[in-house]
Amino acid sequence: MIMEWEGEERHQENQTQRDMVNVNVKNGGVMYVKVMTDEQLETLRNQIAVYASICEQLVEMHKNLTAQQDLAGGRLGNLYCDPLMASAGHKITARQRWTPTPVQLQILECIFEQGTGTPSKQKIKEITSELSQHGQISEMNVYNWFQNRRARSKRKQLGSSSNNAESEQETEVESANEKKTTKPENHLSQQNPAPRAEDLCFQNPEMSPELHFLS
Amino acid sequence: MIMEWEGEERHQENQTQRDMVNVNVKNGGVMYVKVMTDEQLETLRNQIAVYASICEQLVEMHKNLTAQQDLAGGRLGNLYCDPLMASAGHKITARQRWTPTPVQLQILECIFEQGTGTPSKQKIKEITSELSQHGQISEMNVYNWFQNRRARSKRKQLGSSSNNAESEQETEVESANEKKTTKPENHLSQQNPAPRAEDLCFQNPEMSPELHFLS
DNA sequence: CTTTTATGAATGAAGG
DNA sequence: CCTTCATTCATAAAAG
Repeated sequence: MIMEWEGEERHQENQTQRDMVNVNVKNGGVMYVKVMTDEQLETLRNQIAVYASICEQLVEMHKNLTAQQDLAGGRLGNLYCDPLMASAGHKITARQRWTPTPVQLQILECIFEQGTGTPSKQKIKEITSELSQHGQISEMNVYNWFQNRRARSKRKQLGSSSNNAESEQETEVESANEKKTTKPENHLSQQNPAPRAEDLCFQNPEMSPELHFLS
Repeated sequence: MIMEWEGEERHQENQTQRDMVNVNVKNGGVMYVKVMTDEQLETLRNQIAVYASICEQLVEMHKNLTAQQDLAGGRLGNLYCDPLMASAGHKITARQRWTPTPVQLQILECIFEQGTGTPSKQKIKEITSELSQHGQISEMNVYNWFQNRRARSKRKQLGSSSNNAESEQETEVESANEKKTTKPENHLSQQNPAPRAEDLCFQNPEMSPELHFLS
């Protein structure tokens, strides 16, 4: 079935408290769900990783099959790399801000998590080199990314004070209180239409039993 | 999206039993799902985004392969958090945003008027403390509010004086034509049938049938 | 219910 | 590193 979770939210509370949550499924059903443990999350993550990996392999297959595909859709990140624009006279200023492609982001995130706190100049170069295979990027971009990532991950826990229940408005009641900074950013805007399996930093590339349904 | 958790699959059955619950779905199936913390969900979402992106590319390629149609078929989905958002409806951990209560807003507006351009960290704390008397709020909310307020008031001035309406207009238009998703279901009725070249950040949430082979 | 607008939040980049 | 700013995304609220 198509993963369809819907219904009342279940913000994170005490572990003891989040036992069961009933959720309304889109078609009217009701299901009881629970909060994931880290291990489970990890498993799921791996599953997804494998899933992604499979997709990539499929992409490769397609690529081979369609050896002649142009795909040269010349999409440069979020840039309007429309040559006509330049000739149009003005507004040559395309969007100048770099936007990491999902793959790049994944790699960066991966490197970031691996603890190596300070990327160092040399490291930056390497990373940039690697990432440039998946889209335009410069060392400065990488540098900034790490800079921001670090700074923001630190400032994430700005507690939300929800003292009195006087909220006259629909302050939507205790939002999940987490200002987690992990970004789901995903402007799919890559120029490379064919990511490779190696591009993803998933730690465990092997097929896990849970994924049999994918085969 | 097409995450299919169904049937016997029991991830880590030995996990503390309480973490998993079986669920009856409307069609009689049983499914094991979990609710995650926001942080975990974010991480997961991020991962899925990558996967989704790849799928998108795959679909795109497939399209190019099977039909040399030009722009005829709309764009493939955006993603920004749609993989999970779309599937999860919008509740489980939907990103909610703070909405200032009238009182809070009034106070903020007042402070803003009083010129002190730079709220400063300490100031933020104070303000937050004060405002929390009138509803849930976090320092980040206050911080953002001032940031946005300043930026927008500034922008407004620039926009009105210089009749250089170009850039502003363009961005607005660009983001105005997309259909924010609800469900990957069939809501084919209102989608703008005319995909536009400017849709660089394609936002069409629905996955085309080409992906069915994945499920 | 659908479309538009207002605005909270995310984030790349620049300054110090 | 930290703070600030500009832009952009997404969503709550308002309009139709």
